[in-house]
Amino acid sequence: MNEIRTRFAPSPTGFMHIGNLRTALYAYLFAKKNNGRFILRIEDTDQERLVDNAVAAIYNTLKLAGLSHDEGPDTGGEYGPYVQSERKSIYNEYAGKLIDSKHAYHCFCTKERLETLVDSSGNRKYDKHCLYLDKEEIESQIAAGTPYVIRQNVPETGTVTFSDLVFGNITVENRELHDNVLIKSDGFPTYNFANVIDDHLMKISHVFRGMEYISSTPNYNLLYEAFGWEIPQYVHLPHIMKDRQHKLSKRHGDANFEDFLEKGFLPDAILNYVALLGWNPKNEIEKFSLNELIESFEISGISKSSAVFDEVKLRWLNAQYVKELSAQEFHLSAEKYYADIPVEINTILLSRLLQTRVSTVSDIPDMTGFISNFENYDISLFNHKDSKSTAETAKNILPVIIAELEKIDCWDNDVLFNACIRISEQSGVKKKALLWIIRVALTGHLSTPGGASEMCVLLGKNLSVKRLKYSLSRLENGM
RNA sequence: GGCCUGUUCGUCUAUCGGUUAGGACGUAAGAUUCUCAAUCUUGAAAGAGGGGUUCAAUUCCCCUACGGGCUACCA
Repeated sequence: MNEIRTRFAPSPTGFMHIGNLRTALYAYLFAKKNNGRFILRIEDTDQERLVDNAVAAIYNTLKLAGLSHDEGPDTGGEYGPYVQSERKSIYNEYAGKLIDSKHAYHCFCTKERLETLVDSSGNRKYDKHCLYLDKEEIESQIAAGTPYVIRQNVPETGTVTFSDLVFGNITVENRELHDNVLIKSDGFPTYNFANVIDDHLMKISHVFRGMEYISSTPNYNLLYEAFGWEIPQYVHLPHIMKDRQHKLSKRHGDANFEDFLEKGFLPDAILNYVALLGWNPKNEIEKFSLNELIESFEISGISKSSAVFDEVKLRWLNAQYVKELSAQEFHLSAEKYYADIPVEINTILLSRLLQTRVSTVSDIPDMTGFISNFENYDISLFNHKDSKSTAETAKNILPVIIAELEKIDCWDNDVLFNACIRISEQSGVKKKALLWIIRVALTGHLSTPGGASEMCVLLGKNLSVKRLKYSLSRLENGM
């Protein structure tokens, strides 16, 4: 069996889309699973759509995702160059061969003439007008400098059948196919030509790409046949959708890998989630490391239907990864959200409290708002059904709490918690209600990253007592 | 419009003719907890519709409906 070689062939037209990332992932997983090689090829043949830094974004994403390529523009390899714009002469050479064998031809038609070919439903199919030009005519046009393209000469009858590892056999009538442009008038090849040449020359065994290419695959097979080349295995992938109707797209925003990182998601979690969108591992495991994905990956697990991207589930998965971070790792990534936290707050402790409570680190500002934003909270928060707490009991018990806590010098969680229990027993106010009251009086928030005593420790004695007194005064004034 | 393709809980999916249609996220209820979260338990929740084939169809075939893709000198 020949070596397995897969490739990821993005065009540098912007940030790395999450669907592209998944295509890269599957190609990578398949190569690694089979001791093959994973190649990066940059498809920059559309000179008009190139975006600055897009190539850098591709490298960066691949690096962060841990998908390292064995061959590529930066790493080299024996089948380079790996950038299509540097392979122009190669494409022209092969286009020449196709012309010689009548599988392709020069076309001098103007845009205006092409537009006259539009049918009633708004489509147009090239009528092979230039296929019938005689040799002298072609040579004189070229000599005169008339712009031209090179088109594929598709047979007018018969059918093409190709086999796809995901979708099975697909057969199309040749007459449905178009005489695609192979070489544009600027001398660059189209994707429709370059991908065939490169995949063959780079000895790609399995072509992973989005299913939007299914329609044009018959054209590619015709090209492989014209050259007498072996046809690679095709693995067309279903799309990732924003919702049932819409593909996940740049227009909707947040569809880029880097955007998700910005939102606090961990690269491993994103990769794990995306791997499971459209592929199932034949077991019920949800969490996979990259190595585990390599172990489990099978093309037979890829589904045919498109999948809706569910950020809620991504958040859940991310939370699993966050919990597994070491305390130091979590603290390091949490720190950048601590800009507004006063220096007297122990952020190490804060991180410890936060780690099990956030799905992504970007949840932190919402959860720590009570630290710098306390006054004028809604005192109806003291009324809580489940804990049987009311503003009235709060007003009555708060003076006792303040007096007791002021006596404590060892400001430690266990000590404070025991003190709370004692107050509860002595006062007859239920433990749950008492803790609720303390926590609200301390934070002014419904939800906090810890219980009453933990909030005391976090805020420190001075601030805690100060806040309890402030809350009491508000209760006494009924506001 | 034509061609290609898809359709199981809200979402991601399992089932390769015979299952109480399974799991996960989310959701509901309960347990636990020092609030919230985490954790645990339990529940609700699905085969687009219609024809066939078959002793038996979610599963195979056909039609319809609905989605998606392609129909560029974009990829």
